[in-house]
Amino acid sequence: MKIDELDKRILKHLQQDSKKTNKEISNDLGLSVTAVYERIRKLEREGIISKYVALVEPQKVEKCFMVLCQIKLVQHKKDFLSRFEKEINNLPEVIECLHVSGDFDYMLKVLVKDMNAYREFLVTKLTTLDHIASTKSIFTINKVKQSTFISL
Amino acid sequence: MKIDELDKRILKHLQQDSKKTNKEISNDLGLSVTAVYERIRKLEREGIISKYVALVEPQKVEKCFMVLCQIKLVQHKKDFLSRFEKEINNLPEVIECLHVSGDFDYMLKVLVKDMNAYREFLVTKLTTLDHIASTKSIFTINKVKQSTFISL
DNA sequence: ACTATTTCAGAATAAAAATCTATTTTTATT
DNA sequence: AATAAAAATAGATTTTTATTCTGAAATAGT
Repeated sequence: MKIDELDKRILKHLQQDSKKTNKEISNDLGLSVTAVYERIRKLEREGIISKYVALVEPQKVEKCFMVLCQIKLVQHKKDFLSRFEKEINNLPEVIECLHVSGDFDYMLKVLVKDMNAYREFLVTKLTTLDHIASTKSIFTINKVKQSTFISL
Repeated sequence: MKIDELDKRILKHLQQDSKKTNKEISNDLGLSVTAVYERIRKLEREGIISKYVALVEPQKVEKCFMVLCQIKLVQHKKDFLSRFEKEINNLPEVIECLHVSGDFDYMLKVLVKDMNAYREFLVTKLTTLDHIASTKSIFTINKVKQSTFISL
């Protein structure tokens, strides 16, 4: 799908604040509310907008201990990888999991309450998974920037 | 603020889909729409819900090349750090920046179109920043899991 | 240039959010 | 345990927003 400048401006608005009304957006774009409405519907239909979510402040809900965890697997057969990936998807503490190039196989982002909770997570959940050769934890000192915004 | 089970269930709903109506949520919780409405307002006022956003599908907008970039600074004086952090915040390609423990100082998540765009970003933007001692790029082979959902 | 298709505007309708009032429930205090 | 105060809830009402509908304008393809 072709995405024009107006679509980009709509996406900019909605990525910043999805509660913005069609009227507000239409004012900014100089279009009618219907035009804006139809464009948004289209962006949704095409899957360009994948979903709308509320973002929760980690500090306010006792989940401000963020750890990056580098994981090596013992083997790299497809079967091993997909088994591992499936299990990772069942761990709510794991906010993100990337299969990456380099010295290790996976980079996990883990979000828990504190160091104790992380130790508990490591011991009772992560390291009980099969085929893990090693893990290395990198602790977040400060969150400098975190965004869901894709610049278009 | 005390956050009870009902609040958690509301947050679960809205973290998954912020377009859910108060009526839908009230049906699930067995509360009135007003009760749900007031609780959501409170969660917003308290900053527990920080914002509502539309999530854009990277593949659909040509931003599916994700790179993790490990950065070491030459010095670690407060002045150097805050200068660096300020400049990072002005780079739209940088979705995330964490100050971390370990072998390097910062971990960046960079989102661009492809390898060429990344090289361009490295050469013209990132490495032109002052005080950078070294960078190491880790390329994402596959996004196994990516979520904004905090399990409560 | 003509037709088909898409995009848009404005009005009308439907749906949801926001407000208001009265009640109920909870919490704190004695 | 009894009472007062505060907070939370329900139902009705109002306001706002989303959605639908119709026709006009712009755009693309032949």
